[in-house]
Amino acid sequence: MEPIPSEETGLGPEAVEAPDGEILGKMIREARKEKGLTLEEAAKAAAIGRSTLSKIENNQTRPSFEIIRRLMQTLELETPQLFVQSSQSGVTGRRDFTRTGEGEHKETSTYDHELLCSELTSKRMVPYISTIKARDVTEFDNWVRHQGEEFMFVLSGELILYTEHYRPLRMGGGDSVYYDSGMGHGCVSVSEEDARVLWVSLEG
Amino acid sequence: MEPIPSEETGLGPEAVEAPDGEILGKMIREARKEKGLTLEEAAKAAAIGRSTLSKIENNQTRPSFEIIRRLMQTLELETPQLFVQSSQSGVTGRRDFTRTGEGEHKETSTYDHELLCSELTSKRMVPYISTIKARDVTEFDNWVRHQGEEFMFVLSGELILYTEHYRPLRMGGGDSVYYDSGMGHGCVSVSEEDARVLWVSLEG
DNA sequence: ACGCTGTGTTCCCTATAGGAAACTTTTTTC
DNA sequence: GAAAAAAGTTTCCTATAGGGAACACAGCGT
Repeated sequence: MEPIPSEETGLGPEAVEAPDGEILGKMIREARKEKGLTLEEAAKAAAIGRSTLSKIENNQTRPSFEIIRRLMQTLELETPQLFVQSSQSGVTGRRDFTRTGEGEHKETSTYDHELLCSELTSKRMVPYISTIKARDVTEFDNWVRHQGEEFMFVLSGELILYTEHYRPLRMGGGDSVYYDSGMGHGCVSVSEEDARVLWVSLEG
Repeated sequence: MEPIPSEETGLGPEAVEAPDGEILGKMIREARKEKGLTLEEAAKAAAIGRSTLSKIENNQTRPSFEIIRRLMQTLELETPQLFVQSSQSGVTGRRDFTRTGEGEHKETSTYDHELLCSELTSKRMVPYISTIKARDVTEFDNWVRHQGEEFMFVLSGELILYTEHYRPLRMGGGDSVYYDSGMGHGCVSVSEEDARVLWVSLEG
């Protein structure tokens, strides 16, 4: 079966698909070798046939989603890796530049967000600069939570980062923190002026 | 979370069958509705059959990895979502803080890298600050390449970013760029002093 | 040389994935 | 409310995925 009928042509923006095959098998074999497993062992652990695994690694078959899932668990392959490589990186061959202050703005009561890359819609990380308005702290309660990981770098100002299960953390320019954004988190500015923070967020 | 439903069966090699069967179809249908697509439209866009899609959504089939991949692209489903169980953020419930200048250092001829998070080893993004030593530009040739995506934010100084297939880009403090790091890239400082850059790199 | 063991590949067969088209259900339109 | 159109399902058939078992091919002792 050809993944793409040769004459489907142009509806979509582009014919994103295509050049997989090769890679998937190669990755799985590498991962298996990495863990020092034989076909037999890996296949058994993943509850699939030895021959099936062999064929997959040699790209002689188009395995089912289910099979691949089991393999990924056994081989502890990072899911996104598999996908991104066997399909392309979400931003293949592209780049998007944003001048200071020219990002797309979104405002909420506490924050002012400036998206640092609006063009590449299928990118995986989301970088933005937030201006955290100075305000008086009383009790911090409204956690933000979203499945994934987040990196935060203080550009200017002073602020306190609240992270569920952790002690509040006072941060100044140049300080940074990396955390599971599934934990409740949020921050307040404690300097005279607003604090400016660079965030990079990764879903999943 | 649970790769295998606790009751269902013993961990018998077989049987692992349809743990999340339910979910997969449901998720895909939801995603399609979300985008306001009909079976016909979605199927065509993903280059699969209308009936196939219907069966997948109703969990009447065990689709191939290939098919799922196409659907994910079309429906812009975040990969990890589909693998609810195995996904789990690499840094669950953790956080790591780094004071200005206290990151772990690595030096090369052109760069001086400061890792901004050395504790969380299984994190997915890698944040670091690089000091790019001022040097005279002649011809730029030694591309850096690594499968994945990268976000770069200029903290201070002036530099020129070279990106394969693109024109060189002059950047100053506060400017940022997001690109496929699989493309060759690299930069040189063009200011008097060294340039300081914050990088966040995502493998895959 | 000879088995012997452990690794990967190939062959063969059955169950089934995937697509085209027939069919059914829902929605729209007159 | 009936006809037409659109959305979704089921049927049917062919190509093939997946697993068991036979096969190939190393090493490695003896």
